[in-house]
Amino acid sequence: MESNSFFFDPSASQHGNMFFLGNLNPVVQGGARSMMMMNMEETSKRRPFFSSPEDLYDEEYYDDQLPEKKRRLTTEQVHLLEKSFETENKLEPERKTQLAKKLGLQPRQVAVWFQNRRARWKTKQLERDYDLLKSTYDHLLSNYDSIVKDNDKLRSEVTSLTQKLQGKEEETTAKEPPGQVPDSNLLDPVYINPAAIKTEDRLSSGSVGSAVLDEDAPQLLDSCDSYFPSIVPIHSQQDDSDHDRTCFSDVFVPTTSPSHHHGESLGLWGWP
DNA sequence: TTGTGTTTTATTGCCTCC
DNA sequence: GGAGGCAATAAAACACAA
Repeated sequence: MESNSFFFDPSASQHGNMFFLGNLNPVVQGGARSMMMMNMEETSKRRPFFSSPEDLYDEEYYDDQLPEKKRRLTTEQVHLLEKSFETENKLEPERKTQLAKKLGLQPRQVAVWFQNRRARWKTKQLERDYDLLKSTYDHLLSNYDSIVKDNDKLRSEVTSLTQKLQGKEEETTAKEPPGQVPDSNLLDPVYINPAAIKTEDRLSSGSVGSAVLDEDAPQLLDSCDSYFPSIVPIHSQQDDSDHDRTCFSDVFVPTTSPSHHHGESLGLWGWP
């Protein structure tokens, strides 16, 4: 930064005629009380914000000065603070002092800036996490809807095929003696042995049809196998081994904690 | 110009860690 | 018990529409 002098500019604010007496820095407050009656013109002439970093550490300096208005940091100051925050979002005492000197601020101001910056980062992170969860949820919901439709379609197919089958059975029992499977049926590609349906169905591995024919069968969601191959899987950190699986329990797991921000491991809120 | 909403700077109080 | 962090909050600074 080229200069460490920040001059008070009363024209910069519509509240320019008011002294700020609320959140004064402790170090400034003595001056605030003594100079309350001074008008704005006198104020603006007399008082640079901080004339140099050295002045910041000179307490007597403030005793003779005017009350300070709360003011924003310059873009250069903010830029440097942002860069420093990117490197590390926590502030060790040494770095705080160095930054304060470099920026012409009080160490307390630097600490406060970092504190507020962390709070802003956390808010943004929560927003990002919310967006991610919502899009995942929407995706799951649309997949669920299409599966329900497929399910209905298959269910009606099964019903109609079962009816056909029954018709055929009745037809053959009228011709053949009871208990015998006609040889012609063994060669008929349409023929399905009714006794075999459930067994085969239980052996099937995850097709939608299994749930249709046998509603007592274990639900695939419980076993965490993928119903939704088109969804980008979101894995919990504890289980990286099953790369191509998705399930509801995996969806609601925090995934976006930037590695360089050591401070916050933002677990997501519990899902109702 | 003024009212209003948002952002930024700063304080306070509580909590945790050493 | 002091230092430092965080949440909640206050209030100045700012942006912007009417």
